[in-house]
Amino acid sequence: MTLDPSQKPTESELEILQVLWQHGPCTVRFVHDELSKTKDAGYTTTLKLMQIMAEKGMLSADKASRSHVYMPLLQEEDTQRRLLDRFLDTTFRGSAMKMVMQALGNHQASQEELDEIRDLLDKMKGGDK
Amino acid sequence: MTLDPSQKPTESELEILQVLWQHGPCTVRFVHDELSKTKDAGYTTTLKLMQIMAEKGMLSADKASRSHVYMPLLQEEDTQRRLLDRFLDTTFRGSAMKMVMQALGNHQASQEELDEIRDLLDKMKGGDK
DNA sequence: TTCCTTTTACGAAAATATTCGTACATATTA
DNA sequence: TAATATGTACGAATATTTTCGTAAAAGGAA
Repeated sequence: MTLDPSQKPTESELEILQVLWQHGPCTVRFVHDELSKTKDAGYTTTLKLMQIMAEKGMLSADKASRSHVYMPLLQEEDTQRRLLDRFLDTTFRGSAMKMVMQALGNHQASQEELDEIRDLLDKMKGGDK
Repeated sequence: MTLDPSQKPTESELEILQVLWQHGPCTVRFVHDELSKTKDAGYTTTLKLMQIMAEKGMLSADKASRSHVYMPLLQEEDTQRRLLDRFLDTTFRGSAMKMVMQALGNHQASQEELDEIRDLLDKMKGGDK
């Protein structure tokens, strides 16, 4: 109900948001089946979580048909950016570069992706520290 | 006591680890004073947390003098890497590149840092996707 | 020594997050 | 229609994390 854009989704809530971001508006059944691929919890657990999220204003619920259809109200990129900022602070004491280096070092990337990053780097033209 | 390297520190535990990583072995008093700069909680709260962390095997406690001196048993980089991997999965569905682009886009960097990243990029020579 | 301060020990309260049982309503189908 | 399957509502049990009150030990100062 209270649409607080600074609220931080919990781990479980984030899992649900990911399904919705990836697939668009979904029923509880669909979300639950998706989650079941990687973890196991009861159906009513997923239902309850999504109802709570709707109360919090993270999701909207279309109750027209018997199977309610939920839609994310939090934007994917916004949410990612907010979570990233917080993660950066708590885990890397705010050093984005240290994190980027770690991420690049630990994960294989395609040539296209590397080029894309280079482009971005060029556009950035290093500013103050 | 059980030294499980895959254990995930909680938010509060991570704050404490940051102080220890940054300053080396510390007393509870020191850690608490550091944390007090940005948040407020009672002294015994910090104490309790550090005792719990010692039980979990995250910290070692030197009880020689009256003020016990705590030392991190988790390595900073290891822990950061583990947390980063998890964060990447849960928040960016595993797309390191998407996260890197976001991080680069949102945070100013010095010329040296940008160059450093370019060097790393060159060494990587793009592999498979 | 006596009083005051600092510290640890310990248990439990409070806050937060997750899980599930049960009841009841609505569809589906045999 | 009767039986079964599927869905929501709701409250409460669990689990986890964070916070703190209180007591007792130890140290320092008057």
